[in-house]
Amino acid sequence: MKKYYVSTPIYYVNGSPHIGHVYTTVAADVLARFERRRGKEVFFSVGVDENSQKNVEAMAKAGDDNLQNYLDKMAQIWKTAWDDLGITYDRFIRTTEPCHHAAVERFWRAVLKSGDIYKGKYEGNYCTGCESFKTDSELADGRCPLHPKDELKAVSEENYFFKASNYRDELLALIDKHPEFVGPVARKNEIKNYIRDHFQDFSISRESKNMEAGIPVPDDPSQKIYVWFDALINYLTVVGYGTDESAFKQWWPADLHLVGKDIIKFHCALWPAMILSAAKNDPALRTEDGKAKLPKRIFAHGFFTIEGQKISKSIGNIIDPRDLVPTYGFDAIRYFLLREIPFGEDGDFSIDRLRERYVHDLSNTLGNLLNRAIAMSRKYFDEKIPAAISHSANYTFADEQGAKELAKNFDKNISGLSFDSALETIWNGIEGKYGLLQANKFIEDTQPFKLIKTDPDAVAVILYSLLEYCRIVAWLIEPIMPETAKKMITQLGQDFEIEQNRNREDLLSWGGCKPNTDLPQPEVLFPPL
RNA sequence: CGCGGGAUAGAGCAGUUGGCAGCUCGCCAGGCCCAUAACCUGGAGGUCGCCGGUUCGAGUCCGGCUCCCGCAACCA
Repeated sequence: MKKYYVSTPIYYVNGSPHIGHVYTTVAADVLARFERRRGKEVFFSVGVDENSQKNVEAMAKAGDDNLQNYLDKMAQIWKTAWDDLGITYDRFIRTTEPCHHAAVERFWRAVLKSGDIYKGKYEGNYCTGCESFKTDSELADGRCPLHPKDELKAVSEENYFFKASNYRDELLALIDKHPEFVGPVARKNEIKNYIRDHFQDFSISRESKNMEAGIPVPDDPSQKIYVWFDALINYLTVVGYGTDESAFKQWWPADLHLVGKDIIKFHCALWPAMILSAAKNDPALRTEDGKAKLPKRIFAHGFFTIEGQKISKSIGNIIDPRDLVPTYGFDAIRYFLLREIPFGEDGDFSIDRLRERYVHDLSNTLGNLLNRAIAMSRKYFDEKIPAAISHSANYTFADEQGAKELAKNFDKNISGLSFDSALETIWNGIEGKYGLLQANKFIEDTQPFKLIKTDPDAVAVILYSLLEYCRIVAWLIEPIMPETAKKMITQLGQDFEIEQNRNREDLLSWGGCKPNTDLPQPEVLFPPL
């Protein structure tokens, strides 16, 4: 069985999850559900980054003074949020877990053995905003371009450094050879420029006396490991690095790291460089022919504004998705996030747009189609799925061929992370065919509500094809709107729990609706707001 | 020359490999009655930010310019 390992970033716990975190996590959840449905064995990891000094600051702000208590409380909040929203993660990692510390230590020693860690007295400029040192070439007018208002601190500290510069050429070659390694293309170009012009040795430790959080450097407790160096290793920890050799062998490398566009440098440059280094002295990180096992793909989504303004606590437009669930349902929010904003691009989240999508796409187009198809079947065929005797093309919507084309197109788009295109195709069809809009039009064209008086056999064909089409749509959109799919299948007179055990190819084959099955009284999928 | 994104119909957006400008909403006029005041048809509405170049042909490729936005306090 093929495996699929997808990860989200681990988030800082300096607040509760908001709609931005949900965006990344939902996208990963959709992919996990999609690949499971396709028969792959899936590992989907989420988690929290607990070794950051930012958490210490957040704790102080929250009026707490015991770091462990604070971290425990926050981890619970985050885990509960994903549980409440039905995120189907397989592992929720906290980077304070002992197994992670063990993994980080093992990794550090491998990099050390490769000769890529050296201790250097750093005398230079430290930007508190960035939490990192700045080289002269990175400065603008003697200031950090990201934090021009902050005075740079002249710091003199003994730190360990990672010889990232050793891997510059290898990384550039890797990206050229595997263009899919970084996506979307705009980000790939950005990363190439970054590696070529700015990718230098990283300071990967801080003096412990200044750090409450963090993992100590092996054999040197006076230093603590830089939070990014530790955080990235979580992707290994969750699949058993250092604790479960066979699990690790099965799952690593990751098929996809999903990240926000703000952290691509760490994921697309530092992280693979770290692995290239560690792999030299850790066989678990190599293939049999000695090549480093790097993640297969890293994809950065864009950011969205809320009502045209950036997400900001001081503006007060932070949205906890759970506040929207009672009104719209989580499926509609999932649909909206993925349909509205092309994945990888920036976008805007607005309640008006959400309502518009809810009313038009979900309620009027999808919900209404299912409802009218079922209502007519019940009315004209004794509350059952009609038996289609003939198969006149004039009276058949979609059919075997259409279902196949739709599924093929959908799968291609989801695999390519083009969620918006995948959904657009379901609604608008392929070249004006097989879409939900066309299905509603098909009813107008064939007028089953009139035809029933003269040609009931034709109406049976029409309605059967519509019900069957709805069934197939339900299984296609199921990874994105699981609750809706379940309701649709149930309304079509089938037992969702039983059906979902069938393999996807069967589910998507024409003919899954059995004639003469009782159709229950339909319930409105998306009630008026 | 800090990095990156964007400018396409009234609004919000799509336009992979250059080949007659698309989608949703909104608006106007009709139709229908199976359905969630839902559905369908037709219509109005764009010199694709500006200037130049390559080409038989450019929203799309190249060069330049203008304006907007994000990263610098919280913040994916």
